[in-house]
Amino acid sequence: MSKGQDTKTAILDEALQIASQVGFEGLTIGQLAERTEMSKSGLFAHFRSKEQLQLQTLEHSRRWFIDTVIRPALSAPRGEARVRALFDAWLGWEDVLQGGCVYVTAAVEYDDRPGAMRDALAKHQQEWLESIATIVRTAVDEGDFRDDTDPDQFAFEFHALTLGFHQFVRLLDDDLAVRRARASIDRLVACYHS
Amino acid sequence: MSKGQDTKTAILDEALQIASQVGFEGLTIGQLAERTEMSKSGLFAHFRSKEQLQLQTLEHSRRWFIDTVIRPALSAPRGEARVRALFDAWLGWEDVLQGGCVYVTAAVEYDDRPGAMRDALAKHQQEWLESIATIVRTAVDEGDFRDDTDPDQFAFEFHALTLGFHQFVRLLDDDLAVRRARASIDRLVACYHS
DNA sequence: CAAGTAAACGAACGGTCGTGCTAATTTGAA
DNA sequence: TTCAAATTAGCACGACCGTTCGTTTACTTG
Repeated sequence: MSKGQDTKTAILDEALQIASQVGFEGLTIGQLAERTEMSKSGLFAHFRSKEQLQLQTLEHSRRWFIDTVIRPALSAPRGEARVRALFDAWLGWEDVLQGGCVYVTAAVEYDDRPGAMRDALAKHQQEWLESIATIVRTAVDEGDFRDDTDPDQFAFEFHALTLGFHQFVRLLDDDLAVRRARASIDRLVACYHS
Repeated sequence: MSKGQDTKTAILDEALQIASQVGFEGLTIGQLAERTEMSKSGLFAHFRSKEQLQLQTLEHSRRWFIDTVIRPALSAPRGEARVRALFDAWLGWEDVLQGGCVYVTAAVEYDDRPGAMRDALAKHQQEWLESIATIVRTAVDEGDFRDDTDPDQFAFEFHALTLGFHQFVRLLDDDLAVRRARASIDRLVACYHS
């Protein structure tokens, strides 16, 4: 890897941390330069616009997400176990970033702001729901879930629970959050169980 | 009502709309002044600091929330009906503000930012969960829900569903969102039904 | 009508934002 | 070891931020 790519990766790592705390709009080039001990202009040259910095930071987080959530879950045995593994992996994902899941932050920031960020975000969101639904489908195939299970509906509720957990743990920073989330997923699974 | 209070209310109405779209940090005094056709300084005099503007905007939204969500729900008959009414009222609340529920936006903005806003927000959040739990408790008393229902757990899941709906409808702006949310609350209610 | 208060204004401050330039430095291959 | 290319730094810009100030206009009260 060339030196350029090397520092760029370091920049994006830091940018991801900042974005998770203050959002992608709050993410500032000056501050990022300070944290990476670079000059504003030197850092800026890597991206040539703030929007590019934001987009590439988002893309950077996608790789992280796949590595820490999707892939580990897929190594669990097919069926209900994999669904639960996915949920656990997501709970762990919250700990990777200091400020919690960047997608939650980003989604709120850009839901009313048309542009490339919003488009990218919507795509990621779709893919995430699709991933959940796919894993649920295998659970149906395995006979763990009822045949009339609607995988997309399950994905929606699954996703909603992660959002609820995120907000609960972040704002009320309660240990209860984990127990609440676990109880919820238990009930969700039980409800669709064959 | 004095003229001062009068314009202040008008300012807060506008501020609430802006905050729902770009957040409380994105809410800018200059822009707010422009939208209300006032001078920056004239508007600023009403609040004397940006934090005060934010706090009072938040408080303003609390009144709106009580009027459009809590109160209407409480006029529904006790029991399951009231729980459903609460959910419907919340769905309607999303339409009151151009940018969707301000609390969702605010929660994400301030979960990592200690200060008066975060404190106020956490309090509102607690009260909201408490309101849900209380209504659930009456449903248990009425015999609609099972005796072993955990009202706080129910409140958590209820709240999570509103968050899921919010994100789904805002980012994927899908008509599906309403159907998904309705189906979810149906399943939730069915699950706790006696 | 006069006096006094409340409300709104315009101009300016120091700061930070994103973004151009140009110059210096570092890197890696010939 | 040389040299072009890639990378970083320095400096400046216009725009907007929250905030302060002194002043002017609009109301209320005696």
